[in-house]
Amino acid sequence: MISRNIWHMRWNFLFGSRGWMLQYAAEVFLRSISFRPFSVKCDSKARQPLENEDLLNNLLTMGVDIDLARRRQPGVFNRVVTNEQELKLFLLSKGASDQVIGSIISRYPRAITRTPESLSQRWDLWRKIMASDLEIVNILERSPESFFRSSNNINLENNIKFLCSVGLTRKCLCRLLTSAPRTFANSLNLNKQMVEFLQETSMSLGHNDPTDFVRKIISKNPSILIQSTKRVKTNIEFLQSTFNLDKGDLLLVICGPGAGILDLSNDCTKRNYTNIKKRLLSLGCTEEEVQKFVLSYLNMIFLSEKKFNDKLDCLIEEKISISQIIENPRVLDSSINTLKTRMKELVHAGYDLHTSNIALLSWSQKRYKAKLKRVLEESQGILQV
DNA sequence: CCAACCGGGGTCTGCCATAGTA
DNA sequence: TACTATGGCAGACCCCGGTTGG
Repeated sequence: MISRNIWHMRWNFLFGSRGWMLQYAAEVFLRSISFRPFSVKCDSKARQPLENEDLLNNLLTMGVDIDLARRRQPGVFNRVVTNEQELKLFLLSKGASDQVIGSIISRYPRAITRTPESLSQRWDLWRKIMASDLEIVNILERSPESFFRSSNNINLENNIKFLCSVGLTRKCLCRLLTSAPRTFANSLNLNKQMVEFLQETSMSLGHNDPTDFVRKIISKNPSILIQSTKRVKTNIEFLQSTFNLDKGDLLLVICGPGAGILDLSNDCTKRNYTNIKKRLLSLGCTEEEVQKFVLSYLNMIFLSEKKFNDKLDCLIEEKISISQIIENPRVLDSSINTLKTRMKELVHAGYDLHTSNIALLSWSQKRYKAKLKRVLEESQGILQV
């Protein structure tokens, strides 16, 4: 606001009030012709002349992508009072660069409607979890909406209290804020609903310590609180019915290896699993084998149809049999790039992928390199003899 | 020394719809 | 009635290494 007044003063100084009006009229005209160069009619309804010119100028000098911002939250541009300068100073004081600030406002314009007091309070609450300002700046750069979408600091405070009361450690809260910052912008009620849903689920499955179950599942899957209970519920049902798990096994799966896939959109889960099944059946696997295979490494349900098929294709191209793949589900963990590079290197080194173990395709880089070296040495030894 | 087994770490926003509100 | 606050959705892996047991 301060600088907007300065703008006013400058304009008035330079042009006087009449000059300002001329300038304004000229700008409106220029804008109209630059938006619609071949249009004779000027659609005054589509272009609100009341949009705050100073705000636009401020945002422009701050490197904000005005078009993007206007598309995201048009209402912000009709406000009489905005705090873009204060926001900028605030974020600068926390160590954000000009570029980051411009990007934040472009992507979440409503940020400029927050007051400095509210921002500072909110920041301090986040700092109760994060050790440094810089970490928060990084989160804001990634996900401005999480911080700015709500100005309800009481709710934020209650959320923190609530999550502590669930028994989450400091480290876990930190991970939650880093990887699922939206959790903290959720209403307390929404978070409670998910926690209660998870507790009820665990109880109905015969868990004797629901609180511990919730702790475990959240630390396994920090994003779970930003999913809808409908989504999580459907995925749990999917796991249960697809793999015919009894209560105990289902519990182990959803707070263990299956925790991550509870986040998948319901269509996605089904689509990806259906594809895996279809593909494996066509390659001669039995239904039972498919089930066992997927359950032995649930993460593969993350793989889109294209990615799963591409990986399978590139393995099969190198004469690796489906039974080898089934025995080593982890090879699907590696990127296609890694698979291709390694298979090429191994074949070149004289390693027979068809008869030898393929587990090394998914080893860590360090272990794989060491193994490749041994393979090379061995084949050279044979050549020398 | 070597590999099997297994768990962990990073990471997940940007958009739309709508009830509520001034 | 324009605007805000909030809920919900789609989309979708890859890599590392500790421990254990031969």
